[in-house]
Amino acid sequence: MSTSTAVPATTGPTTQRGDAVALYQLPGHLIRRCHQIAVALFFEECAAFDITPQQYAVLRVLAANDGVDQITLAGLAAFNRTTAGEIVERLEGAGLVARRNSKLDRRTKNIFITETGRRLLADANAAVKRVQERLLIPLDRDERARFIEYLARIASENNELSRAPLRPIARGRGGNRTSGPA
Amino acid sequence: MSTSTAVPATTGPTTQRGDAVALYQLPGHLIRRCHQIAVALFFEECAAFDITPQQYAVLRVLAANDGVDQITLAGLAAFNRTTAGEIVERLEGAGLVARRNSKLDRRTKNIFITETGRRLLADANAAVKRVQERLLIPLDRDERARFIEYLARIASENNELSRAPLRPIARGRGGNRTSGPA
DNA sequence: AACTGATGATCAGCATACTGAGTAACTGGC
DNA sequence: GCCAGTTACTCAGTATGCTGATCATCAGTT
Repeated sequence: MSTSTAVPATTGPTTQRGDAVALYQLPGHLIRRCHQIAVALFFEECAAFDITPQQYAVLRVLAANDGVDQITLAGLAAFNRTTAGEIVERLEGAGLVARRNSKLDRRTKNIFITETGRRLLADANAAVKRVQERLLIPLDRDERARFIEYLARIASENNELSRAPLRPIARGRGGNRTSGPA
Repeated sequence: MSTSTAVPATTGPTTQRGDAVALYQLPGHLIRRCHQIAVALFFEECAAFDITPQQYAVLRVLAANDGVDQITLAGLAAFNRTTAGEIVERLEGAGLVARRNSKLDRRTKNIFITETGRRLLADANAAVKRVQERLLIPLDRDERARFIEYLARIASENNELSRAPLRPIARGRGGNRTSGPA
């Protein structure tokens, strides 16, 4: 089967005839496939921790911003508000985060990472680092830096186009106004 | 209490203190955000067509490989087999594809793009082209070419790591062995 | 023909990722 | 102190994206 397997990486299995750009050259399609690979690598490297990439992101955000409400958490992790709520619910079920009603604003629920969550995060960080390294193996040192820079620029400058944009916390005037950890 | 979790405003959400690499610098996280942006742009540009990026990909694959079975289709679009079946089912409901039992192999169902599907594809191509252009606005001409090349290389060289790898059709010895279009 | 292993499709189940609507609670203006 | 607009969360509904199991069928062997 040496005939069909030698497909140039840039064209894919079926180069296009009539259309201008082949499906396999569209950045949208390529980003989707790279995302699939990144997720697959995450599950492979983090199998022992039984968490998803999104759950890991929530723990990372909470480790740096403990006690934020769900909407703020969604903004910090660039999640949809509903999705964030569901992920937090599963993390709560696993004992990795705790949810408490705020006393300052009874609409909000403040999310705190638990000791178990912090330990898992500390243990998983090395595995997650391996995910990134394996993902970028096809690129050399300079290309990796450029690739990450391009991704960051696209994500940053197009942030408001996203349906779940990144929303950093506006700090400097009274903190993050939570009811605080117990 | 403005706890010790308060991050200086100068660092914001993009830099880290203790850990080696910040969440916002991890390629896996950045790819996820770029994917969200690409999907959002797709829905914005293609609102009039009422299709999803994945459904568009299926139509593109069928336009070049009409009559393949679902597993082959999944491989050509880099979808999971179950996901591919669901997407095809919705496309069938919308009248954009047709599903017929193969006479050569009664296990398989061959998928064909309909005339409606071909027309929608032709109409949507310009909108999809705009999606790609808008996505890459933050990059200059040379950077765009490099970015796409990096994505293609990562997707290609890590293909087997994906849980839904790209599976080109092995051509040259008897075609794709379907029952053929009506 | 029967047996065995592989394959295509489907199903149950779980986890993201969204939209739009609804409810409860806060906030600013009066 | 009331009212209007806003906000936090939740729910229903839809669409991807997977795993593992099941069933029917096919292919190669005996």
